[in-house]
Amino acid sequence: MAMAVNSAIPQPRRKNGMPAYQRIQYAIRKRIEDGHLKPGDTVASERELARLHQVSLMTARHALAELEREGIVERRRGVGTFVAPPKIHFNKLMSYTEQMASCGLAPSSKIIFARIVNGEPEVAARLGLPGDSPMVKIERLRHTANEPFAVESCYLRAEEFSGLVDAPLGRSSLFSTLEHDYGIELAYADEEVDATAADAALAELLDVPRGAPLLRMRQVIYSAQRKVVLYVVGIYRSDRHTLFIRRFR
Amino acid sequence: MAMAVNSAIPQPRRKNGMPAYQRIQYAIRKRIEDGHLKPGDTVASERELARLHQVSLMTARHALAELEREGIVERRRGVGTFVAPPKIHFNKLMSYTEQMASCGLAPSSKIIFARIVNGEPEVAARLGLPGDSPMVKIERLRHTANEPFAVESCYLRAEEFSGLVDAPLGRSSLFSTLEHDYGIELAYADEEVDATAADAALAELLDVPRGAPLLRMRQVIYSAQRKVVLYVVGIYRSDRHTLFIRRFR
DNA sequence: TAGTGGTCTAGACCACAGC
DNA sequence: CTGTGGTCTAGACCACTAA
Repeated sequence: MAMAVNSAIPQPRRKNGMPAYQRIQYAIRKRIEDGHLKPGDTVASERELARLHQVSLMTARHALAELEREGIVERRRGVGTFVAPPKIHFNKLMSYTEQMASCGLAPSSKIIFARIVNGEPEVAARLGLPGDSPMVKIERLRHTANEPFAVESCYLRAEEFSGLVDAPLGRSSLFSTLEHDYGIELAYADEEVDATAADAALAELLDVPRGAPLLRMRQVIYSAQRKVVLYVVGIYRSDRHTLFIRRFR
Repeated sequence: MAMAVNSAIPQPRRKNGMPAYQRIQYAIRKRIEDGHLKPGDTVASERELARLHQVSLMTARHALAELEREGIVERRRGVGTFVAPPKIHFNKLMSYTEQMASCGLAPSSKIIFARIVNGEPEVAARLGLPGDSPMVKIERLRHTANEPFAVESCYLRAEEFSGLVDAPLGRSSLFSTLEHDYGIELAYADEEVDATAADAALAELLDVPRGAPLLRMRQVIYSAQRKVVLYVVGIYRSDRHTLFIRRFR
């Protein structure tokens, strides 16, 4: 008869409510962030991690396998596990502020509109709202080195986000305001990209000739709960901005 | 001495050289492709799969976990595993032929140039070649419903791919030729997107006014061995083509 | 309460890389 | 040869969901 409840094994032994494999991942991430582990350095092997953290091999494996999927480490059979080179963040959903920071530039933008609007049924539809719903609309002009390079219009449900019309978005980013002040976890965005020509208003704002080709991006941004939070239309001067994408087969 | 070869257990029992978890994945994929399982249907539970395929629970889990990462199935704790809805293939590296097929359209294109060229140092650099290297250049006009909507120029190392100048690319796709005839495993692409204005030649080819805004995509396509295989410049009529991207936080 | 997925054990053998 | 990652076992308990 197969049996034996094996009461000798204390079992899970989660020290602080966190699964063991996540604790291991955290420890490795931390060593990388703190600079103790640099790209190319070898990470402790499965067996070593299992011993260090007092877990089974499978658990240590799980931890490393997930880190590999996230691109944090690279594993080579018969050789070992290594810290992956710092990767360019392809296809990452980032705010303007974050994008600038990742390029080592200071973000700079000017709010040119911030009010509750009503009667833009196409935009409301993107947010999954009835056509006449009130929405917060925030329009900002982005620039670098005093040269304008993009106009961004953001729309959100007025019912939930009306406070944003007075938020200091000149200073702090909309993303961080949503995440910190509103407790919203942004998760992913579906984006449509096409090209368009500058009309009179855009030409003026962006300081380009009328008819100049511009890159247009329309983003529907979702929360972790898969609810639409934000709709953004961005118009970019194509001479100052290129979109990078990585595609996989 | 730790020992005990456990000769009672037949062990791996890979039936055809394929790991058990991959066999399970294959079986599930097949049932989905064949229409036996439709989106929303429940997939056999871990325990059931383990029993059916005569493997341990962990192995069945591994199979399902990987399918979930690929977006093939969705798992809900306490409920079960379900076939995921047919997803739009975001950020997938696909040939024109494949893109058309995924939209249910017939691909149609005309070769307007196919020769060995030389002396395009900027393109050569994209392929990681010396500036004066010979390259195969293939230029094609893409259309749908007899309306042109894109011009695509492909460049490859002439040394390796000179045979392509005579390939029947009007009929079969360049991707499938590379993959099947040349045995090259395409893996990913880095893509730059911007907007540009139609010059005289493009206006003529694409049947748009001179100066019309166009979407330009420049792809560097890599093999699984991380070698640059292909450089593609695509110019798209922005009134007939939109680029879709999904970004993650 | 029954069934599901999530975590975990304490090992095993295999394939592969490097010395 | 040793050490690595890759696959696998035969179970276990936990957390969660739905009936």
